[in-house]
Amino acid sequence: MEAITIKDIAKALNLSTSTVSRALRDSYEINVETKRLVLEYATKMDYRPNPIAQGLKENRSRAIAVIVPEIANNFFSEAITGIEDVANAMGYDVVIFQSHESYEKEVSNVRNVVARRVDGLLISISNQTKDVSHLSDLHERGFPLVFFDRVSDDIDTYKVVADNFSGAFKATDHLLSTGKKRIAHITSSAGLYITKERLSGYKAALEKHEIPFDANLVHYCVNFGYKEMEGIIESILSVDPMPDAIFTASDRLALACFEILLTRGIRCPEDLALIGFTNLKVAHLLSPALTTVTQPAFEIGQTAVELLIDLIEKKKRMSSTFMIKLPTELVVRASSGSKVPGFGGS
Amino acid sequence: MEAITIKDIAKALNLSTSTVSRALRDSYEINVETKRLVLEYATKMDYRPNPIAQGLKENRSRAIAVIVPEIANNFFSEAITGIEDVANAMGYDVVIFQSHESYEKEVSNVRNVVARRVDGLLISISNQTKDVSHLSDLHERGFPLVFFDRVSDDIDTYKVVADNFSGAFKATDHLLSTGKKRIAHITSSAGLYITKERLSGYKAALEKHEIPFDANLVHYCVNFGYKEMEGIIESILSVDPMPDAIFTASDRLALACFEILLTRGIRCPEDLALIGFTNLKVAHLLSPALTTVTQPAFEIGQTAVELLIDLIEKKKRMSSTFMIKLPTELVVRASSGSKVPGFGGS
DNA sequence: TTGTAAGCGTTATCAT
DNA sequence: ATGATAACGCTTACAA
Repeated sequence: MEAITIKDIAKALNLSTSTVSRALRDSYEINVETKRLVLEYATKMDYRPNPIAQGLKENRSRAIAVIVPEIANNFFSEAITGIEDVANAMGYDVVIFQSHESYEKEVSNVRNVVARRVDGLLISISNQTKDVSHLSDLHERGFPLVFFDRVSDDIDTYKVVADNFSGAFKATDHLLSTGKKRIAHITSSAGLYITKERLSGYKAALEKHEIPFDANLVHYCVNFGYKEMEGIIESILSVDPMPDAIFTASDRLALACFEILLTRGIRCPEDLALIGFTNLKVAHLLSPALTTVTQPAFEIGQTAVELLIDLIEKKKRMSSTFMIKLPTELVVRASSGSKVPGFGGS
Repeated sequence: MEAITIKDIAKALNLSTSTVSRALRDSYEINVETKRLVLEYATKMDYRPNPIAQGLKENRSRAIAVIVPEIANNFFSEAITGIEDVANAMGYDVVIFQSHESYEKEVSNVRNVVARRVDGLLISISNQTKDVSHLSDLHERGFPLVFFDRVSDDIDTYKVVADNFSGAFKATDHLLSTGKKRIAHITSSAGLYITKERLSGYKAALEKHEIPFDANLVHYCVNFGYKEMEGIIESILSVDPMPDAIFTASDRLALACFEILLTRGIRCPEDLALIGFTNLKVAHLLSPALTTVTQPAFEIGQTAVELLIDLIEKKKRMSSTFMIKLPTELVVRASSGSKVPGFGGS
């Protein structure tokens, strides 16, 4: 409970607090012997500077905040691991908030972040968030801000995302290379940046294989609802000629799609190929047909926090968008036993 | 960037900082009109007290720390969501650390927690941790400490866990009730408290069904390695008579087991029943055979943090263990094997 | 009812 | 090379 302070050291060594502080901070102009003494005693007593006091003094907290929609989501939890990894190594703690896909919660989280005087904010915005004025306020006041994954078009700063274009290209190209001809594409809301990127990748692959684009094969799933997906599957299965493969644009879409296909007795890959754009670790257990394109969640987190800390420490201000796209990876399963996924209870 | 301080309010209203502080804190003896004025102005300017300064003054930080082995793990991320849920509602922020199952990292995290002057610690210890002196030190100094899930026997405080006994009982009982006779049990390290509890539940169910306990059917998986699990499966399949069901004690074990069985062309549930003790959300997609027992991760988090905040705010000190066991739930999937096809191996 | 001042732990700016 | 002191924002005796 009672942590040792610089004062205690000063008293014990008959020095002034400033001398001790200097010794600890390895300041210029200090007697080497005094320094040794202080350092020795500090180590012995396991002295740790109080970051609260330091923060008050320096007007910083040595903590950064992360706001994500949901922590219980493989992509975000991996990204956070990447964030924590780099941040801790650089002496920053990470404070995590969840918006639970609620705009109100996100705004309240941002307020909290400001009140906490964290040194910077990494955010992946909720899918309900249209108005980003709670963030542009911060940004305009010079508060270090970096987006990752779910980025906003309306604020000019660093944005770290997966390369959705090439990911979609790889996925589609893979299906076409294995002989598929008519590939349905189930994706998220038409307006989203990532949706557009993925559609472009899909189209580019079709072009490469000289297959004409058919708009009827593209399905936008807006609410991620089971009913909605059922309707989509229905129309995919009833169109003539029937598609011989499906490229889904996310974990949730891939899972919902897979589940509905299963209940209709459709087995991948004999009847229909299915490819997910996913971070789901157990995808290969669901079906060997579930070839996936994984997003580099961990690296996205690492990169984002590196940029953020750079902004913080160099007191830089971004006045234009700088988008970093990290490569995705096509994972084609072999029949050999792969490694045990990193899921698990306790 | 420039947050408004109590000083700014005082200056603007021609008051002293203490008066403003009193108005804000709804202190005794303050002119109701002055208070109104201050509150009004504070609201208008969106004043937020600086928790760093408050913390320095009150020697607290209004933050609690959580140390878990891994955040990218469904159980822990759900527990953290529960923790955050309650903590935020009570005005606390949550600072998260991962031990990555490393004893050294855990110790370093604990140091950091102390340095941060968080008000309390929730911890689920790493599976490498044998010596808990880094925690008993804290506890003895009166630092609020609550264990959840991975608890230590050596420290007397609140411990919040799933009811592993009844969970294991339900799982085993379910298998036996569906006609299985020889149930292998794959579980974690023999020394762990949860392992013992689960084994007891397993035995109790056998007893209920008047089936003798066979120690040869119990397999301890220590490293969670693929190789290790392969050996275990090997020995399960080669014993005579062969078991007709497997009860695995965690997500990771269930998945590893499932994967290896698949590569050997063993389809559940025709050839062998498999039951997981799991929080994996997609278990039902893996196989209808994967009946599961879910742990109330979210509630465990909520309960743990409630107890911790109680310790903090009442300045209570625990001097004996108080174990809270939250109920698990048996999730039996719809009629197995009928509509949903099995998975063709490889 | 309000103001003054001290103090929380640390660092920076002066002196010495 | 070292010490005294002020300051960060806030709370709280104590004074007025």
